[in-house]
Amino acid sequence: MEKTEANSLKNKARGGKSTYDPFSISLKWQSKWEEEGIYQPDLQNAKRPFYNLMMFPYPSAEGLHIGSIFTFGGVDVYARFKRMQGYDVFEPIGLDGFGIHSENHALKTGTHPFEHAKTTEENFYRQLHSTGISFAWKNKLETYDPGYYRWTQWLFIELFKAGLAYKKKSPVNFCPSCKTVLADEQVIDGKCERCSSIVEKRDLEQWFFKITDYAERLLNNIEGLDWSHKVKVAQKNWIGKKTGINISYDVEGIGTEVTVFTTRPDTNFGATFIAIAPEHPLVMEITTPENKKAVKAYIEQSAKKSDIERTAEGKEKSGVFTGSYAINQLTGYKMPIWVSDFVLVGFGTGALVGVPGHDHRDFEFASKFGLEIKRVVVGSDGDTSPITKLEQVQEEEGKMVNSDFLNGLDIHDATEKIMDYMEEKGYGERVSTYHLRDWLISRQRYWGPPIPMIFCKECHDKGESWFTTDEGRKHHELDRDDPENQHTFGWYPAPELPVELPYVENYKPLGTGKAPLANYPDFYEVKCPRCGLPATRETDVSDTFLDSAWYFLRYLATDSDEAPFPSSKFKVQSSKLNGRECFLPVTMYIGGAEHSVLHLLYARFVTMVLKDLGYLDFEEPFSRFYAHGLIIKDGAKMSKSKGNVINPDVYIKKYGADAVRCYLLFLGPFNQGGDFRDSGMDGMSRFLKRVWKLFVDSELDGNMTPGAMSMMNETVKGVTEDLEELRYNTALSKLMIWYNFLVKQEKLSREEGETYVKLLAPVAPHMTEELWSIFGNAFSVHTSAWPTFDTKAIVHETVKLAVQVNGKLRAVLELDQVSAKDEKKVRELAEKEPSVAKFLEGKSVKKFIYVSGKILNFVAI
RNA sequence: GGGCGAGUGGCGGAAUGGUAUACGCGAUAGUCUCAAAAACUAUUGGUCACUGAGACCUUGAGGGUUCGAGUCCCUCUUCGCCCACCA
Repeated sequence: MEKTEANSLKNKARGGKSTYDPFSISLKWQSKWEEEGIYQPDLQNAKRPFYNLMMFPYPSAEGLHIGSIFTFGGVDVYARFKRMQGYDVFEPIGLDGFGIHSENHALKTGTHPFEHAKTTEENFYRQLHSTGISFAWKNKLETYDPGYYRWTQWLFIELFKAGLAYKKKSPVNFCPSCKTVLADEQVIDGKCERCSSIVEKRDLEQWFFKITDYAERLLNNIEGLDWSHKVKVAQKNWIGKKTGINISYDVEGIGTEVTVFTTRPDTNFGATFIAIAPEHPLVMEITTPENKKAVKAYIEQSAKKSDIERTAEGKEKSGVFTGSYAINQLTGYKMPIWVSDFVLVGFGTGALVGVPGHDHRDFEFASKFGLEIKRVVVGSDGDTSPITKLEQVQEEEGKMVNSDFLNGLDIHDATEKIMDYMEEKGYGERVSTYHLRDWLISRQRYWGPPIPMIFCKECHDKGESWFTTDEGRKHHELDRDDPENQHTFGWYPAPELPVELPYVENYKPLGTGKAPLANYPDFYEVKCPRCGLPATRETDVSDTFLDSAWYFLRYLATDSDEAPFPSSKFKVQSSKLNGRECFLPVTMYIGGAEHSVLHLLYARFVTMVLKDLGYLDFEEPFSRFYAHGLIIKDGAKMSKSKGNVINPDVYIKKYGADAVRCYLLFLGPFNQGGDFRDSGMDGMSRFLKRVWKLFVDSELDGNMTPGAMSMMNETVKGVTEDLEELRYNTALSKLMIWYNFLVKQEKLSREEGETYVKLLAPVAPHMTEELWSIFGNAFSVHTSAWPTFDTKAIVHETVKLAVQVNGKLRAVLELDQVSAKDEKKVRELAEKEPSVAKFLEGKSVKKFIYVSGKILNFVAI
């Protein structure tokens, strides 16, 4: 207190106009911005729409941490920059409040999720306001608001009607701690991504979305997206397209065949066994009576194991013989069929053909169970001996041997040839297989939108469903006899939305495979919308990733309950939304790379579906996606368990939001983040104070020299280009360089002052707004026009030329512009330089290189 | 095991194939002060020389292309992230 007063007295004594008090400045302008609504674009009549979107966060009771300020700050700089460039920038914010994360927190603190949500919401928005981000506050949304999730449910029903949602019993990932099933994408290393418990396999009936129908399109579109490279690669890998061939082998004496998938049919002359997954539907059928007992025991045993156990240390193979053999058409070899849990039911056909000579896993399996190992490839090491050691297993390259008509061919040529041959003979057909699984959407939890479906036992038994109603038939023709379609029997969409999540006392997860709502008959007892007989509601809720898969559409229609989002398909009903679709698709999307696979893939899928249903006229939701970096502390991710979470409130209070924001962005490149340290914050705070002082004390009545003019144009150019590419750290350094120049000038011009403040405005919005007003300009700097630059004005009176001898710097010549263009003169001057002459002495110049205005090099021997 | 990315001062980092270490932090010295803080000024990659001018070395290691390489190519190495019994 005393200090501040003393400082301000001193400033006054020096004749300063006013002290820099970031705190009061921030409050003053934040309320003014909101009053004037300058960040609220006219959604309907925007001329140059620019949708600048950040991933909305899921709230936690602790509120924002410093990393959020970094992210939000970086996103906001871009929004402010684009706004000043004349775009109608729409930058909304909301809360991804539904989901296991929030529910677990509520459980832990013993607060009901309804109350928990209310308090975190208040805290979150209050904190966000203090950061001064240019949000369109009027368009905020929360995923747990019935006004929001009625449309999430609408979306579910649209997918159901399009035949893209189905309920099916299958082995699914189950987290014993969260007591719910999880999508494939939410299992990391065999563990739950939320709580790190080891995930179990359970056979449960669940709702799925047929995202695999879109695998090819999701993959093909990636190439054309303006996205961070690593995110594109991650998506490609996750979709995991592999081309190969499905080969069917007759099972001897059973009258059926077993189909395997392989990408290496070239090695098929060396195939000596078949392995099928324990969950494979054919297992019991092909098992001979004397082996049934052992096979059954093995299946039961592996069903109990989690994926992580199945793939655990040493990768010791296990398996059991079925007693049957499959005939290899190429060799006539009788391949024993084994059941083994290293074969995954979800990949390929759930069965593989073993070539132990040329696949590491097959080798391990064959050696363990004494199966034959044949060599059919010789690698570049020239080894032709029998394969007895793992090191001899040649997978990568080589030439074919012991393979009849393939002999001598390179393995890649052999692959093509044998595939042609097998297709011709009818042994198999080329196929593509994907790593991507259908999206498991059900969650046996409480805190989510109830899945809006009703099941009628009566209709089910009669083979009726929504698809056999008049309306249903129009939508999607289903073949009732196809066993694949029988899972839809008895199901109807809820006739009224929203299906509200009821407030219940006991919301704890049950762990029985049923959701908490299954204990509340008031909720689930309904009448069948078709036949009127007693029916039951679905009691599972949907995955929280469904909430976030379409939120960017909703921001544009938060003031409407007539339609989920603006679309020409809804135009008749809701006129006030008309035209708002011009903001779509999202112009710029910024978020964490950790969502590369989950959220971004789901959002793309949902958008494609909505396009196919005629609601949208584009199929990729995010034109540009930029992955920001992370702020870490002492080299480690910030987390509560490590106790290294930095609370931004303290710093904002001490230094002001502008300084905190600038400091974080100056730390390093925006796509890399950086390590948080206290010390640098002082430096940034100092810089802002210096800038403040420079302009507050200046009369701004000077005239600019050509040098000053050049400096200004150069800075405008540099900062403009840097901001365009989100290079905030270098943009700030360019502003510091210009400051260092300006502070040495006798007098500053008005243009210099205004230009400087404008360039700084996106990163330090409060301070620049105050300076703008002190300059006597009309509100607001943030809606003023971004400065332009003239490349021609960037001129330097003199040119510094580096003089090299044999590529080594020996002197620097400073010449005027005209002389520098004269190569002959430049060469003469350079040769006269003593330090150059010294190195040229006694040598002859073989070559002379002159890059105009930059460098000259004598090549002398 | 596979994929992606990155190694530059004491630290964070900057460099369209053309003067490496911009900008900031830190450090040292000075000005102001009774003193301190703040602020301001100067210096700050290394080694040798240091009376002076200077010389040599330096972007993880080693090769290559080039008049010229932090930047392009190859080999190796370390670290980070993502995915993994994927047939």
